[in-house]
Amino acid sequence: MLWSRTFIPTMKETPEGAEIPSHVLMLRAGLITQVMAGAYTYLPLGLRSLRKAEQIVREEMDRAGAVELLMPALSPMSLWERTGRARDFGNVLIHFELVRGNRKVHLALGPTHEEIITDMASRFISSYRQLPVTFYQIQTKFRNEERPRFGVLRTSEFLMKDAYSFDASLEQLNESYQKMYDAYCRIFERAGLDYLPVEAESGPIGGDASHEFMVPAQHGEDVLVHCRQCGYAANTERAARRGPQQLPPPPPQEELQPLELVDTPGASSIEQVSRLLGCQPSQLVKTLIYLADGRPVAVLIRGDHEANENKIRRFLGAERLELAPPAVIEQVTGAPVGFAGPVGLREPVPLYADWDVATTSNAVVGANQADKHYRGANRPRDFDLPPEHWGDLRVVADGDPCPRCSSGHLRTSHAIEVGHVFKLGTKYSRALGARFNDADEQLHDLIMGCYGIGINRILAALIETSHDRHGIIWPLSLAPYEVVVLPLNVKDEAVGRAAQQLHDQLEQAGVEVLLDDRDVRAGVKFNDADLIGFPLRVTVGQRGLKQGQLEVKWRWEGQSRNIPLEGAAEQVQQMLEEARQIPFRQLVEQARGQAEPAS
RNA sequence: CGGGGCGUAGCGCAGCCUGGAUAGCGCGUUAGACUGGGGGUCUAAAGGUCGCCGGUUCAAAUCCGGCCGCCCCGACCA
Repeated sequence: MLWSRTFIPTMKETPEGAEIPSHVLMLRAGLITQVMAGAYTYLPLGLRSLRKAEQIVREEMDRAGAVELLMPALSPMSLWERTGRARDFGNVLIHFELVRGNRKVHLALGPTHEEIITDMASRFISSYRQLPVTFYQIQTKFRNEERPRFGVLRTSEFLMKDAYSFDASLEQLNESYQKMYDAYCRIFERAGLDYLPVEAESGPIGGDASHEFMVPAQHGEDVLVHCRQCGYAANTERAARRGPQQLPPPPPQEELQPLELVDTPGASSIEQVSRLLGCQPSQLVKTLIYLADGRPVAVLIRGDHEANENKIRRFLGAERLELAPPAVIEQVTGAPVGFAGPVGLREPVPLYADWDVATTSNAVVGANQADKHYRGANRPRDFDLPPEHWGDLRVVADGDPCPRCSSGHLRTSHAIEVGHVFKLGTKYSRALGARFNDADEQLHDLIMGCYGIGINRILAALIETSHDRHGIIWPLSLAPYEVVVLPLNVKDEAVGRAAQQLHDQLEQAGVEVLLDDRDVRAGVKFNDADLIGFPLRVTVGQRGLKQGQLEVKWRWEGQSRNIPLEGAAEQVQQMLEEARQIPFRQLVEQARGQAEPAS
């Protein structure tokens, strides 16, 4: 391909509004352009990379035995109502009514396709002999993000690979799940990502029913914890921590102060109260009133910690958990929101506490009266709860003890979620009547798993973790073109001819090659080549030609080297072939070990 | 949806506080010349509803009100 014949609008300056590297570089390199918040056009170069990511995913899905199909983005709203997800998705689901003749149809744009695939399965799968089967598609998803951001990392329209397994038994599901898990590892490896599979929030099935594939990156939206000691890794939404030796945890050995009612006018947040009373947030114990399946409960969390509603929901064995509305809080506590406490609740509600509440003595708690708190609250003197009401109810924090090993500690880091595998169970098959007959002619709900990969995020995550001050550093597997041929001066006939010839030979040999045939200064070409980040650059110049030489340089290496003009196409192909055999991260590591990139 | 920021030529910005004449600068673009190994030089030119609507004023890019859009933080995110 000739540079002049495709469309590569690179930019010298950072566009206003772009902040994170992937967004800045994708815009500057002419990969994408914004249409509106959360919607981007993929320009020719960006599309090539997107297609390559897509193809890697497709090949590995096929290899894992999944079968490809394509479902529509449009779906009838009734399907979403049957599974209750019209409500669960709420505003995120994009739906609308269309007029067709004298009637109206209510349609939704698919944010995911469990309903559609399960509906299909219900009509075609009826026997255990048809199982197991895994379907997948690569298709555009729509979600009305409240706040699209970070370039292509969070958009309201995005390309997703979604796969769905149907199995006859949990054992079969585990096998299907493992196949997908392994395929994901191969995909992200091939994409050159430095990824980490982590345990993720898994809903009703529990256990190891869900993993997210994360790429640690400074600008990632997710936070994961990782134990270097034993390798335990989990999303903070999910991560557990090691518990105390005994329950209830013994109170600290401190002199107990009397319970004292203090005025805290207008101070209802942890920050306000701790500032007003001049104490640390860890001195405070906050009391959260939840509705667990509609039943009010009080949950105690230390002031400097954050409640984890998933843990609380699981601990209580509840299906649904939500913060109680103000009316309920006022009824339970007898005070406005912000002054709830374990001492003197107006209505007796079950009291639960996170383990770390035990580490605080003489705590500051809400007094269940407007504008008042207690100081010096202690258990069991002022409030108490049975041993079985203590649990791991908060979000883990950096430095917490690892739940898996006895000596490790959890370290947090931000990460980009590029994939998610999930054992669904029978939630959708049951709601949509997707059943099969087993060998004994018994009807069962199909057992499902679902598996998603954000294709656009593969590109963004790669760029976030693979760039320098000059631009993107693509692996061969994702680069829009593997090779850029860069004639320094196209007006020089010998240079132009040699470059064109090399380009033609490589193209004919099936190499993805771009010839920068623009009549611009060498500096412009070098800078654009670095910005876009083509893995291999072949420079054709007068000086080299006189000695029968071309200059080649890997984007991730600092040094270039010369190769003979004679047989250059073959040598370039050989270089590519050798580089393809080595994992991208390893190539980058090797280069880093050799020299600082001067570029 | 709460908090903050921004909106002036294709892109990046100045001007606004303290209202005033033809709205500037850099890059890019067009034409020509020189140049030719890391965004080069010179000459000439094109390109603007100053986000939109309304108000104040003799006069609004500038002051006031409303709205829209974009970005960031938070809430939300099967």
